[in-house]
Amino acid sequence: MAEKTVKEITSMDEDFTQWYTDICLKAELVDYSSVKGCMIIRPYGYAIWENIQKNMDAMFKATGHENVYMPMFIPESLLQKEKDHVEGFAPEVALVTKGGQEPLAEPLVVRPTSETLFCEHFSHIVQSWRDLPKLYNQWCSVVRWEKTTRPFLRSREFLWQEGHTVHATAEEAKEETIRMLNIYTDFCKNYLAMPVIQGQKTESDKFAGAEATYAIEALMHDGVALQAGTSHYFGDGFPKAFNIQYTDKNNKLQYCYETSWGVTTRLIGAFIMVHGDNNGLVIPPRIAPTQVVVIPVAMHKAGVLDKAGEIRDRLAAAGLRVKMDDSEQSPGWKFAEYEMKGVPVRLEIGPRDIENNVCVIARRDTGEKMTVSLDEITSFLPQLLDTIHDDMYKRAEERRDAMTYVAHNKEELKEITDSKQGFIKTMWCGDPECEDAVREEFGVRSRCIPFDQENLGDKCVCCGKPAKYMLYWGKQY
RNA sequence: CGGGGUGUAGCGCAGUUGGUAGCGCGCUUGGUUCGGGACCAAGAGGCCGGGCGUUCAAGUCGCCUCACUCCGACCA
Repeated sequence: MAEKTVKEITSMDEDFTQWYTDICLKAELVDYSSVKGCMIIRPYGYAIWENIQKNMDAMFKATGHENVYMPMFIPESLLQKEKDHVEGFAPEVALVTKGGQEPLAEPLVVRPTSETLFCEHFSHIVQSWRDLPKLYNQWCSVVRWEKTTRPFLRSREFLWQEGHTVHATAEEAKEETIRMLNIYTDFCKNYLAMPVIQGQKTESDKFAGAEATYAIEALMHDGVALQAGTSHYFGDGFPKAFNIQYTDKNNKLQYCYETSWGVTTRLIGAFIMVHGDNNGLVIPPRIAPTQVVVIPVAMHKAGVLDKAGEIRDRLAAAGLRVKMDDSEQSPGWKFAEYEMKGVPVRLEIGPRDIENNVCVIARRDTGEKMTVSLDEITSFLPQLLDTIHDDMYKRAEERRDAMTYVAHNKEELKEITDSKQGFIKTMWCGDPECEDAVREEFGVRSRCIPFDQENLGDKCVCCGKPAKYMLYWGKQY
């Protein structure tokens, strides 16, 4: 083992924040641009996003959603139609005031989110109960002028998808809200190998203009929480502000009920901080741009490159995303490089292996190495990738559970927040004042009221009055 | 927006009491290597973030500015 490291990554135990930044840059996911908070997503990072997009989009389509594209500019007056919504977003909008050399009659907001555009459009196209529901989604970027920025976690422009749906009834819209939250949860589990907590946001944490906001919350390696996706139920608030009405079967004019839901490139930041280790990135197999990297050893010896190429072709034909690296670098360099870049499986093939009709296979997640017959690789590797996925999920879940604590009162809350980092479960009376008090006193914020309620006692952790809910708390990104 | 830190080669850094710039990695070329970040040789690469000042002389001293970054408050 060579001591010298060329592309050193800061240890996550030493400085988690630096570790994260190192990975983003050195695994070639992103580069900084000349505009603060606007990241360049490099080919390797973008390929991950494309895989997320492709699989999630299929899940949207399978549940009846259609993709559309809305303009990136919103007239300032349109954004102002829903009162809470403007107040929520006003502090962070970017404004266009000139077109060419001419000042604009009305400034245009660069979309921070597109509720208002969708609403305006829905009001044009919805007339009758026959027009409902409309289940729309768009993949785009939005702009929010954040003060502090970090790759994937918080940037001023970021890529996302935003679903916007209108329905005839409140029940149907509520169902949609939960359906999409479930899709996000399944996606995180089945593609990102990332366990999440589903729950409802408290009043003070709701989306600007929503009646109810639901979220999935994940716990990062350092015990800090990250909101990985949201789904909002708007009721008829936006439809009333934008006059989205339809005539029902009884010829009565009714307001629609609306939802919106979104996930962003933050999902990439999330799995980096859930699965990564001190050797770098660990990409969940199902969204990895390269699932298997084939590394020929002593590649200039007779037959090695041919064999490696043949293996690559067989694996590709078996449906795996595979890459052979025949560049002029030493094998050791390549091992380290692909480990840092988080490729789930490495396949080594050298003269010794060829003689025995085997290859060496190494798992990125555990470091385990095994020798496998070349006759079996096309069945062995797909199975191994599934095993890796399952193991990654299991480890992440165990770690999260180990970092989840229970507090019954302020003393216990203090003890936990003083010495530990993670989720804290408590009972809560439902009063926002208690929420604020805990935030100020202990530095943790409410994450969500989980769907999976547990009875941890009958008193609020803060005021001691009768409790209404079990609530998750934590520090957040 | 408040508090700290950093700006010198692509990256990471050094640069003494002021004297006009150096190291490692990377890069280029040639050769030997190749089972955990190989080695040898020869090269290329710098308005020292920007401005003003002090001085015979500024990477170095002073003032101003800009950018980035970390920690808070606000947010996906």
